[in-house]
Amino acid sequence: MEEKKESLNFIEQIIEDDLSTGKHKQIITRFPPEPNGYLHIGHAKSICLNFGLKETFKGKTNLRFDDTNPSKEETEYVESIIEDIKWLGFEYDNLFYASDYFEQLFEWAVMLIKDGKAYVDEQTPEHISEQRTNPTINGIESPFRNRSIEENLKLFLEMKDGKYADGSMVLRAKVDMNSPNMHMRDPVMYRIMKKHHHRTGDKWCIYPMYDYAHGQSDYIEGITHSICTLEFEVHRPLYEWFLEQIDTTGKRPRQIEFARLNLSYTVMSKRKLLELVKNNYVNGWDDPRMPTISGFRRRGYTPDSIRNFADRIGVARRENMIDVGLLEFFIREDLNKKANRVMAILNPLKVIITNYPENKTEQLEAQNNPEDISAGSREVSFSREIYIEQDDFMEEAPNKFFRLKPGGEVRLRYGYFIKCNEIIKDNDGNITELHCTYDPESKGGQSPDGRKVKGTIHWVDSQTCIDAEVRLYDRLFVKENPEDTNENETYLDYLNPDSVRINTAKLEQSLLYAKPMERFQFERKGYFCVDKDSKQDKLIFNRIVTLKDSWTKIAGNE
RNA sequence: ACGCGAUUAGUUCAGAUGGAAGAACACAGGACUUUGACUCCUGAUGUCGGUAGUUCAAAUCUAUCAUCGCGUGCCA
Repeated sequence: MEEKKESLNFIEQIIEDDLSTGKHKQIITRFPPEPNGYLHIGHAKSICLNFGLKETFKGKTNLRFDDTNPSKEETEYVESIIEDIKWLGFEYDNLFYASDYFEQLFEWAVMLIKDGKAYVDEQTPEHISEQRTNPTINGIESPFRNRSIEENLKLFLEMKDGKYADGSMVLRAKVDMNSPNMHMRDPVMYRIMKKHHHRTGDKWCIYPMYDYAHGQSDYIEGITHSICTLEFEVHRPLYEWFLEQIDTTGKRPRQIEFARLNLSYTVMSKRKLLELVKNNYVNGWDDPRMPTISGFRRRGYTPDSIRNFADRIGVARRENMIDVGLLEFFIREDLNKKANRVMAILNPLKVIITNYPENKTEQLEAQNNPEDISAGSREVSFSREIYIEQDDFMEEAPNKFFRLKPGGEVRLRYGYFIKCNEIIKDNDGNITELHCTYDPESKGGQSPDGRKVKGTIHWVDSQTCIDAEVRLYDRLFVKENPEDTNENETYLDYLNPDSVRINTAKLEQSLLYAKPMERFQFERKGYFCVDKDSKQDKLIFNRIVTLKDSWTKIAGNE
């Protein structure tokens, strides 16, 4: 029984107080995406927060689609959002749509009119905006603000019945035209929009605005803590105003704001993400370079790594920019325990072992995962011709380079010691082949004479290895904060021209049956995931992340 | 300009009722190693945004200033 008493974040603190004072017996949170795009890692933070609260306080969490604007919403997005939440490993207690409440919302709007707290305004959007003026001075009341309840009622019903054109009038709440908070200057509650809705079809031609719909929806569902991001902070007084109009019990949901996630070297706004997809800067929402949940999934990230990440970055009200390196830390940590090791050569260099018999092949035992003995072992074949990594040979090597060099000896992982004797080059001076000799006594990687060989490199047998496409991904942007632009530039100017490199790699034979979404560690190279489009006759691997590499640092310092 | 909010190590966050500044990642050094990975040791870094005040005692309370963010859609 591990009782690790971590300190509570400010939201957990609030909830614990509410529970201990008896304000609530059980909490209910909600995750309320608008189905107008794919979920990204910022949403993952919110999901982990809301569903995490449910788990730690034994409450409930609803998934509610905030589908009050039919001009932007599609069922495709609804499905992807559900899939992403499930993939992260969370289960919602109820699936709701704001559109489920259109009838109730309408009735409450009628009630507000009858109370003299809402009116139909026939002015243009421009006019309404002008009258709101600015926060430093009082606003100007609409000429329609004080028309009779009967007239408002009649007009609103006619709006609902489709008698008026889009944009010709709106229903406004009568709040306070002099408030320093612009959201309180008679906000729009309903607009006319003759659009087909993905769920209600053509039943409605008036649709509620976020500010009106959101709090009331929370109320209907009995949400206790309505958690949203900081930019809604200034909406809170209005959220409460609308609730006051319908609630007599005093048991109202409470809106709490936290700082959204910003990740370095990427963008997070739906608009920009959509633009990247629409203009083919990436190959779809699930492109492995995208910060979407589906992108991370395809890239090979595990749900655990993302959840651990979300837990670690915490929840606060401070603006933040999280280093993408932290996410990489969590995926390495997770896969180090889970991923089987295999050998693969990303940039092949042929090596001929001149003293090894021509037609001989032998099987060497290789461990699948040193971190997990139960993963067992496998056999890898070895013969006279093998491939090694081009990087693992240097003709003129610095002192600290302990891989293969002329006259030097190196260990082939699970295999023999080999020594390089001859370098074969083409007419342009490029190295095409190495001739080496092996020490037959060193099978398995140890020599009976006990001599030390510092370097161990990976390799594959040229007889049995298989070719595969390997996609080497790098960050999508070259700038830490691509949204921080200079004059005449946009975030697109910071796209990394080298964010993916495609290699034909040589893989050990055991990978022939690798299935889509299976993850491996290519020893000394990184973690890789079989792409969802991979086939047995055309294998495709995505690089999830490289291994930590202290060699490039050492080399860089020389 | 006005309103609201934020400010603790390089970064993200902890620091109830005021009582000797903490964690993780990153970084540096070392041990181990058939992955220059992993693991394990060790280490450095903070005028707790500034100033003034209350107090025996302030990161914590008060005032004030500064800086940054958000808000003036019939988007969410």
